[in-house]
Amino acid sequence: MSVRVRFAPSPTGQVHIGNIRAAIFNWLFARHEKGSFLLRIEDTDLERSTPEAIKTLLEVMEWLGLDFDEKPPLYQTSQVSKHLAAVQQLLDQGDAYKDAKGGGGEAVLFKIPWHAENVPGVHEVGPAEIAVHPETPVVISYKGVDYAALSSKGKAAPGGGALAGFKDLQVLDAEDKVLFDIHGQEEAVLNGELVKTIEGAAKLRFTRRAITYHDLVKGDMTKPLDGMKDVVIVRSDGSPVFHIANVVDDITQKVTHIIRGDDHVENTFRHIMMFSCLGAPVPQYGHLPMIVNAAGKPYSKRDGDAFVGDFKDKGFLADTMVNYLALLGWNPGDEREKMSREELIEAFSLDRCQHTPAQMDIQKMTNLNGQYLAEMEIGKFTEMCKSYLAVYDWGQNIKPEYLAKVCTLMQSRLKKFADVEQWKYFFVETPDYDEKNLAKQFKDDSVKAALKELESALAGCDFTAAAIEAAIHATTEKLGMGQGKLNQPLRAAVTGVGVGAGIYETLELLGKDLSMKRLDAFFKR
RNA sequence: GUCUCCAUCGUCUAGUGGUUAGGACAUCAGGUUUUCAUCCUGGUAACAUGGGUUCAACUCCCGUUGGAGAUGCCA
Repeated sequence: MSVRVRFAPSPTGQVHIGNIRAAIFNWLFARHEKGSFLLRIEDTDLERSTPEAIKTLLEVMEWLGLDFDEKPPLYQTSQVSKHLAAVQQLLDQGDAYKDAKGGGGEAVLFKIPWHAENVPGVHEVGPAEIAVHPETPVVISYKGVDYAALSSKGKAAPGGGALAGFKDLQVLDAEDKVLFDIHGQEEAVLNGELVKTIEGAAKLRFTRRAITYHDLVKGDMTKPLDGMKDVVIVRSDGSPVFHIANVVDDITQKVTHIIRGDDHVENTFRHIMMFSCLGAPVPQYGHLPMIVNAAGKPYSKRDGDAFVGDFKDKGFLADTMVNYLALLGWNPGDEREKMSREELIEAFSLDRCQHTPAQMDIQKMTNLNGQYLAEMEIGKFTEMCKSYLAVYDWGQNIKPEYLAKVCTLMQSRLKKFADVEQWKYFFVETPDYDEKNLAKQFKDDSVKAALKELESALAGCDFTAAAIEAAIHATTEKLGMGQGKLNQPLRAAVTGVGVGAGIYETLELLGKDLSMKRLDAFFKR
C-alpha cells in the first residue's frame, strides 16, 4: 500500500515555523516514498479560524513549494457529521459514554476499552500494586478507578485512571484484607449498575497492561493503561473535539503515516485505541521534536519572529527555509548541508530525525541564504531586489539598466534581500552619513586636504574604474601617502558608509556627475 | 505531585564498546583583497553528574540533576 501522509494545521493566524516544519517533513517523507501528501484544514474552531488565515496558509505552502495532492484540501468543518456518526458508533458499541461533569450539558467520553487486548500493541506487563492514601475513598465505576495516590512525601496526590487499566483489580486494606474484588462483577461495573466506594483502602492490586507502539522517530513508546484516562470526544455543547475529529479524518483520508509534533505523543496511545475501536487499521506514527526559541523555550505568541511570513519579508528564499528547516532536527548522515529539494527528498528518512528539541540559529540560516543568493541567476536576483527596494520611496522607479549594474556589483555580498536597504546611497542624491565612520576616516585634518587634492584629479579623469584608480594612485604618490590611504575616506565622503563593493567600481557606477557633486557637498558640510 | 520522553562544542549536528570525539554556523588569529564581504590557513570550544557492567564506555544498565510534553471538554 502506498504511503499517504497529511499536514493538518488549524488556520488560526500566522503560520508558525514549528508547524511548517511538520509540513516539510511530511512532504519530504511522502515524496521520498512516492506517496501522497494531503492537506487537511482543521477549521472547526470557529472562534479562531479565519478565511484570511486559510489564505495565508495556502500562500505559505505555495511559496515554499510544498505541493499537496488531491485538491481541494479537506476542510474539517465539512466532516462534522462523520465525526458525530463515529461517536454514535462508539456509544453503541459501549466504547464511549456520556457524562455531565464540568460544562452545562453532557459531554461524551471515549472509554479506554476494557477488552484492550484487542487493540494492537496492548500487552500484559504483570502484577502491580499501587499504594493509596487511606483517607480518600477509592471509587470504582465505569468511569474508572478514582483514588488518591501516595506521593513520595506521604501526601495525597491526585491519581486515578480508566477502568481498563486495572484488570483483575483487588482493593486491599493495610492488613492485606481484600475489600473489593472485581472478579465476577466486571459486567456490572462496566454497564454502570455497580459503583463502589471503598473507605480505608491501602493499596490496589491488579494486572498491569500497557500499550506500546513503534514511533518512526522515537522508537518504542510505552504507556501503562492505569495511567491513562478516558478522554472527552464531544464537548457538552455537542461539538466534536480534536481527538475524534482527527482520528475520523485520518480514517477518511486513508492516512497511513502520521508525522506530527512531539506534543502529541501522549495522545497517540488513545488515538490508536480509537482507530481500533472504529475498526480501522492503525496508522504508523512519527513524532518530531519541537523547535524552541533562543531561550530554549517553545515559541509562544510573544516570539513574533517565528512566523514564516516574517522570514519571507526579511528576504529569505523559500529554498533556504526548506533546506534549513529540514536540517533542523534531521541530517542526511553525511556532511552535506546545502541541499536541493531533490537531494533532500532522496536522502530523507524519519529514523534520522532528532529526538531532542532544536533551537533555531538565525545566523546559520542567514549564511545559508547568502549561499543561495550568491548563486542565483542575475536576472532573477535583480527582479527580487527590485521588489524589496520598492518598499522605500527612494527605491522606486529605478532605471533597469542601472539597477542591473548595482545588483551585479553587490550580489556576492547580500545575505538577505531586506539588506538592500543598505544600498540606499546608490539611489539618492545625498547619502546618509555614518558620522562615526566619518570621524574615524577624517581624524587627521591632512586627510581632508588630500581628498581635496584628489577631487581635482578625479575631475580631470574619464571616470572608469581604472582611471579612478590611477587618479587615486597619482594623488597619494604626489602627497607621499601610502597607497590606498585615500580609498576609505573617499568612500566615506561619497557613499556615507564604511563598507561596500570596491570603491573604484562603486564610483564608476555612481557616475562622474553624482560623485563630484557629493564630494563637493561633503566639503561644504 | 504523577506519568511519558530527552541530554555531544555557544548553536545545528556526526558518532550504535576501542576515534587525536568529525563537520557546519558563530567566534578568534593570520593570509588574499583598495574597504567590507567572498576566498584560503590555523586556533579556542563539547560527551550534565555519580555509580555500575566490561580488558575497554560518549556509546550498555541504574541513580541524581537538568529540560520538554502530558495530566477530562486547546489543538
